[in-house]
Amino acid sequence: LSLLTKLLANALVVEKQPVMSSLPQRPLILKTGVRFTAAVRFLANLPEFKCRVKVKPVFDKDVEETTAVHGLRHFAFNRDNSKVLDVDRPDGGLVAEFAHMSLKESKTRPRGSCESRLGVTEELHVIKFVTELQFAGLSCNIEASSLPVVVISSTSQIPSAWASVMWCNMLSTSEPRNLSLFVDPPPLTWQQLSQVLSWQFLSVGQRGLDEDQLSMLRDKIVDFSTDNPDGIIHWDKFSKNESVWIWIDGILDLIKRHLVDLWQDGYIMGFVSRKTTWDLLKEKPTGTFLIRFSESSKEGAVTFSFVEHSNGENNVHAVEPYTKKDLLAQSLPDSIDSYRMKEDLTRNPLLYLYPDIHRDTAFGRYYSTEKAPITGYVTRRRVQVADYPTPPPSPPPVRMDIDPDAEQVIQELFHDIYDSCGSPVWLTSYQDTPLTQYF
Amino acid sequence: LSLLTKLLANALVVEKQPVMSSLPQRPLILKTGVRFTAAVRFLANLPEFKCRVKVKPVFDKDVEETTAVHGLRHFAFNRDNSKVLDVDRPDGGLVAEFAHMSLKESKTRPRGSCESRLGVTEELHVIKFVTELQFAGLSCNIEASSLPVVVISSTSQIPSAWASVMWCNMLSTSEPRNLSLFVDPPPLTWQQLSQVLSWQFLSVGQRGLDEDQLSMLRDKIVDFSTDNPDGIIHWDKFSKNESVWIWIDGILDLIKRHLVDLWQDGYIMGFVSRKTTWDLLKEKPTGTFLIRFSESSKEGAVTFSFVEHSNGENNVHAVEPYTKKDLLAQSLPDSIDSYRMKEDLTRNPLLYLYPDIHRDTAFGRYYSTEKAPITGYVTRRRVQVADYPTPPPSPPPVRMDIDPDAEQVIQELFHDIYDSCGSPVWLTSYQDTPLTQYF
DNA sequence: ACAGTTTCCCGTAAATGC
DNA sequence: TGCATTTACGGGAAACTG
Repeated sequence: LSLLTKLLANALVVEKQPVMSSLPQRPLILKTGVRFTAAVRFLANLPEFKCRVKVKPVFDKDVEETTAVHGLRHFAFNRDNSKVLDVDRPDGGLVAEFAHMSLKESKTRPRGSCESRLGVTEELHVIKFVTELQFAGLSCNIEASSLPVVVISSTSQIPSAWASVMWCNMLSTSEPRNLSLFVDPPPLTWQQLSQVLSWQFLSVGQRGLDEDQLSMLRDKIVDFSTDNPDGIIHWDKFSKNESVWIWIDGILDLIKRHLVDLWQDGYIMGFVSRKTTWDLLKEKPTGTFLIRFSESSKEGAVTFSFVEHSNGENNVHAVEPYTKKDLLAQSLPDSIDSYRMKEDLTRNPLLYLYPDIHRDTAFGRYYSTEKAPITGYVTRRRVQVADYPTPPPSPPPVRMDIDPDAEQVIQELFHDIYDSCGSPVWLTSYQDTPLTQYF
Repeated sequence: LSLLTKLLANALVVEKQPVMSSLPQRPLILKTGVRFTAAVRFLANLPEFKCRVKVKPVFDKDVEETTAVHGLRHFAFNRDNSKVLDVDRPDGGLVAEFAHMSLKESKTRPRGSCESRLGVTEELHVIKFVTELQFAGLSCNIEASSLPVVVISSTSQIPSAWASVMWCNMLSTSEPRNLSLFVDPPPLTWQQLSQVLSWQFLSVGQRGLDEDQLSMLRDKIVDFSTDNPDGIIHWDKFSKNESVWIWIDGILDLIKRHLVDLWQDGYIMGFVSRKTTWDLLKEKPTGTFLIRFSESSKEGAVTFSFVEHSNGENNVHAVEPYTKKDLLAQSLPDSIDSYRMKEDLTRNPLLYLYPDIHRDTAFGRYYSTEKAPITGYVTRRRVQVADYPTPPPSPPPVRMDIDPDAEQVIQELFHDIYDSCGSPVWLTSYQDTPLTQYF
């Protein structure tokens, strides 16, 4: 589960003054008490420096003076002794590695002394690495700074920390690094936000969001009621309580744990409103169904809706959502395969995945195979699997691909980010968070 | 989950010499890094002592000198500062409370220097509380010792630590406290061991083991092959790898988490051999079943066997065991209620719990009730519940009570133990371990 | 290589602070 | 009192260490 995030800053020695590069922000999430490692590379790799330069990490050096934020929490490194000398590397770099860093809060002052009152996941911190270089009779102080860091104390804070990371990322493409970002957080356009959201799904489930899915999300997120022609989204609406993000994050988690395959296959339409579901299904033959995420469940749940025509009525049924706990007990394909209505326990009412893929064509490969019976035991079956007459011929599965142009754009962005990451300071944390696996 | 275990030692001031009582051992399990509290009470409650006496906890004071064990792990208290003054109590006692104690290993010497090589859960330690009393111009040192303590570093060590605790407990009724007990652990008789085992079930599930259950266990545990007329059990056989204890502990855990009700009701025969199962069921009407613990699964699993007479044959079927994971997904009563054989999915082959209690009479009250349907959702049902013709009249449920005499003996033992526990030093740990809840 | 032991850390629950 | 944040620690797994 180790993640490698490269945070950077150039430490070019020009004359006597070190120059720090200012590059786009890609913050990191660090949890107190959890180990991470950091490394600093010196671009000026003169043999004279080797084993002579001592680098020291400093948390939030000078930040309260240089930002508009005051009353931040204070942190210190648990192992302050981790000042490590420089090391030569096979690739010719001059690198200092800090192997066992971790943070603890140092409650020096009564917090809230200066009431800027950001939520903890809105506080942006930095780790700086400082050294004093002695060279040719001159001495100069060099600093290399990490990208902004969000410090949390419990894994339950990851979703909101991640919201901050995403917001930051989007804004950093247009603005310089700003640790006070969330004092007055700039809004995003739907254009920007939809891009980050799609990334999350690409990252977690190897498939981004298509236009239909994004359009459903847009309707849910963007408030067009007031004069808001550009589809501006405000931070508070996105991230604060009962927020869309928490809902989406729950779904991402559900995909990561239980639905990667189906999501990757494109068999989960997921983001479809009830109304659209009805519109799509009502014209289809009885037994056509689609898979959607529950809009009401805050913890991430998936369900399916199916159509049934009887007595001249069009009924679209929505099944009670499956949560993480449910899917742990039985996978979604098995749940689909064994689904029955109580009126008729012999027949599976789910026949065709919208538009017209036979259930077994889509999910057959995921049905759990009967284990080889253990000697002497009668096998148990939780559910009945009714035989079904041969289905009508159906076209090969249609992948709900995302727009190729959009995919192109995303790929390019990844390259941009990757390209700007090949250097001097990076942190490694043992926490796994989706976005970073691209760096 | 807080457990209150009272460990004791008398600190009677007689002349200048404190006298320590030596009482039966009831060791405690402490995990490194996990908080526990300790309190010492002074029996000599003179007003002059109040707020004057300082008590200091010492881990393993003098133990390596006084025992045959060397090369023990060393531990220290995390918060060494926890020396607390005496406090007056509403009940008139003079008590020192140590509120936030926890242990950390201090790896002073390279372990194994003296190769006594006990397993860590076989090491017995003590915590002593020492003070120097100044009174009437005399000064004397008082020590109060805790009962033996087993120190573990991971919860995965609890089962084997618990084995040590039980073994110790049984032996302490006949022998003086001996921290070197496991250097050459004395064997137990089946008479002694069966008693402790029954306690565990009484403690976890409010019901001990009856004679039939114990007899099955005896056949499993006691090796009568060699000349062993008294049914002697050796420590290594009981506790070492692939041991019976680990198997039993898994079952205790299963009961604690998933089967308390059924166990308490006496509906789980549990410890029945396959052969006995066959003998019991073969004479009974088709559909008679009983619940037993899997003998093969090491992690604790439960299953049921049922009889079927057809074509003049007597078939006794054993169902694939249900593990913790299975029972988390569906409770045992629901699994019984929804059980089907694949040959006939409409009919539940389980009719009468041995000897002749109708399935629903025994388990009906535990079937999960349908939740009130959530608006707009079609309810899901994992399983079919077939109607069944009215069962033949059956006598009221028979509780498989344990022998009243045995119960009497157990009760008395508890009282003995309780009576000897009403005093001066006790430790509170946040870990919950079965036996201790009786103290 | 390996077994016994400890460390690491997520996720949940409880405790704490404000 | 309620909410935001931290702490606690069981449980599973990885890392350690002879």
